[in-house]
Amino acid sequence: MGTPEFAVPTLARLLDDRHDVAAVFTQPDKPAGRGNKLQAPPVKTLAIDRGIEVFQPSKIKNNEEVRAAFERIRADACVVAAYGRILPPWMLGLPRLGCINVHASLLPKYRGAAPINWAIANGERETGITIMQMDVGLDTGPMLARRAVEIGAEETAQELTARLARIGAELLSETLPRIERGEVRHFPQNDSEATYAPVLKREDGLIDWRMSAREIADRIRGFQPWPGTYTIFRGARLILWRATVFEEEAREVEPATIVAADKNGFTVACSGATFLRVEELQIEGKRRTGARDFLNGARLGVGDKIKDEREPP
RNA sequence: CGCGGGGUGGAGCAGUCUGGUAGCUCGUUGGGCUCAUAACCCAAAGGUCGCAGGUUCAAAUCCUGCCCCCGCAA
Repeated sequence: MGTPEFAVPTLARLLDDRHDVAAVFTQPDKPAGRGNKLQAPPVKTLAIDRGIEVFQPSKIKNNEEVRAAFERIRADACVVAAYGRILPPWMLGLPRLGCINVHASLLPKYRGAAPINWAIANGERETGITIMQMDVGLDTGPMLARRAVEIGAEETAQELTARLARIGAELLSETLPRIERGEVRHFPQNDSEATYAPVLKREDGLIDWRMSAREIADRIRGFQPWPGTYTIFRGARLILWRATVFEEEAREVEPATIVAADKNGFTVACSGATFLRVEELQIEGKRRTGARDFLNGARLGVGDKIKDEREPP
């Protein structure tokens, strides 16, 4: 069971390992993109490609058809990777080995829907993959295997997602046979250390220039490709795509003020005498461009602010 | 038929409402200044104004159709 790109390597690996994948559950096709065309989840595309039966129930909990189908499959195990749905208790207990989740964090930290994004946005230097036995809670079940990875200093969420997706597939591939042989110990999570990584909201991307340059830079990397990290400029969203913390002697400048500009980008003051060097950005409705090009077109320079004085709610 | 923005010299934009010989910042090239420079000064090159058709004495600008890019929503 899985839905987005993150789940694709896991499914692919299960198939490559010659596991008998009886069925794939994924979210229903949804209208997406310009023109609201129906779009199939990546996992579905792969499943169909490999000739596997696909289920896309819109509701699961009290759906007798789904339950009947699931029971008929009589799976040894149910592997879940970013399915995006809560599994009802009856489903968790049905497979002989239960439901096994590939989660993109070092549990109990970053339980929830957006562990990769929040790990980066919070400036973590390390995260990882946890294979866990699902229970009724949200990412609360006992851990079966974990693997830590370092977060690159300039790594974006989409890059880390791709990397963790491969590592998750790999770790599952190693762990699954051991689970089957009963060799795997269950490590309960220490709930007192748990943190949550809630689904991202659009507003999470809005820059508060009272944050430090470090915090803003981390968010820029963590909130890609969506919701992006943006400020409101001349009534439109101005998304910052690439920026680094700029080392400079401390001096307090009004936040969001441009303090320097050259051919490669410009430097903006953040709080606490910290400075953010912006290299690539995009104005709403426009193409993504270099920071310098933006200044040229917007007729901005040192001393100007890159945010509106009044931001709409 | 979900909503909206945009396609103008190499780049990012202005000009379009109120048709009348294409402009700004940057880049490029040449020259100058300087101990020196990615800094500064001077000059030059470079544009079928997305494509096609229409209206007009005249269209980047008005009308019609099409192509492409992007944001939102989901």
